[in-house]
Amino acid sequence: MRMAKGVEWALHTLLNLDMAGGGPVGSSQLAQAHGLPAPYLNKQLQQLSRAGLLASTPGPRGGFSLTRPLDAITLLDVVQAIEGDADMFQCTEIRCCGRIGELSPRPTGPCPVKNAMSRAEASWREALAAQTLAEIKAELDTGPVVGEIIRAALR
Amino acid sequence: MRMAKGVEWALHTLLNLDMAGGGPVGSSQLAQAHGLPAPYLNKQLQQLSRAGLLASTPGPRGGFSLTRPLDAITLLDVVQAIEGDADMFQCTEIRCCGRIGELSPRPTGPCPVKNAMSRAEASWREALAAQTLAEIKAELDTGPVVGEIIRAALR
DNA sequence: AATATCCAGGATATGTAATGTCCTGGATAG
DNA sequence: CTATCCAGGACATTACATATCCTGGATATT
Ligand code: SF4
Ligand code: SF4
Repeated sequence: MRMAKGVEWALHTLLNLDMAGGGPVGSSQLAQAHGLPAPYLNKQLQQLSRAGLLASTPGPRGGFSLTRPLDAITLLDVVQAIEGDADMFQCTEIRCCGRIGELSPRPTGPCPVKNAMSRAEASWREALAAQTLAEIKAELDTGPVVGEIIRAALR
Repeated sequence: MRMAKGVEWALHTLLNLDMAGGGPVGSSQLAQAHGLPAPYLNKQLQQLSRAGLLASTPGPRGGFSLTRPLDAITLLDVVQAIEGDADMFQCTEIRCCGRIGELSPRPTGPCPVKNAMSRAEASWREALAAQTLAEIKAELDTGPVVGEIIRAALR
């Protein structure tokens, strides 16, 4: 039930890329900006790329760049790109095993337990989708100085 | 990000205990009702017990019994008893590491990222708390026959 | 064309937490 | 006193996230 660290990495990397100003930035620069393991961060960036949040350009002076402005990226986009979209409650059908499973008729129709869990999860995703990275950046930003620092750190 | 299987086990065990009619039921009976590993289920039951959802009576003819009716038990109660109440988004403070960490001033005030995640998580818990086991039992129950079967399986 | 740089992605460790097992001790009914 | 059952600590096992490495392909530069 703990969220992958990659989500935090991806969030800050996306925010940094926005500060960087559009040009592609290499994955190793992005990694050392926060002291992250470069090869692993690279994999996460690949996932973001497959999800359509990032574009990658190979070759010298290549790297990753944002495909859309921050106000078009929600927290849900990032979480789904990193964590996948599998349900957190995954049923093992224990009701059909053991004594009760043998004695009971095979259950029919949709499962109420699963339904209730899915409703809760849906409202979680909804709340995630209601937050854009632009809003978060606005609360996080502490002035133009920070932009300079980040651009310098990404050289 | 996957929920522990113990949640499913606990849910069905609580529902079964309700069917059983109030008297304490041994953990091994509860386990074989669904073909679950008895010693491990026992640990989960201990957690439910510590959370106040179950009462345990030692000695012969002992076992576990519900402490309150199903309509006073929410999904959140069960999830929290099994999974604990730790946040799913746990920050590693990467913003303070690496180049950016060294160059930037130490961030002040509450973290907007964390806040947004917490809001989403809160709305998840809220949805879980809105569902009682009694409601789920009502949708799950397929008639008085099932009650008989479960009571028989728990002998 | 040759070269240096950088991403893509598979194969493979390593670490950590969930899952599963075992055993000892304490409580209680008979 | 004894048989039964829970409490809980100490492991073993498994699954998964985390981390590393290496090969190949793309591209800008020379
Ligand atoms: S009743 Fe629902 S949660 Fe329980 S085993 Fe069946 S499908 Fe899974
Ligand atoms: S900005 Fe927030 S999420 Fe990012 S490292 Fe700091 S506390 Fe954690």
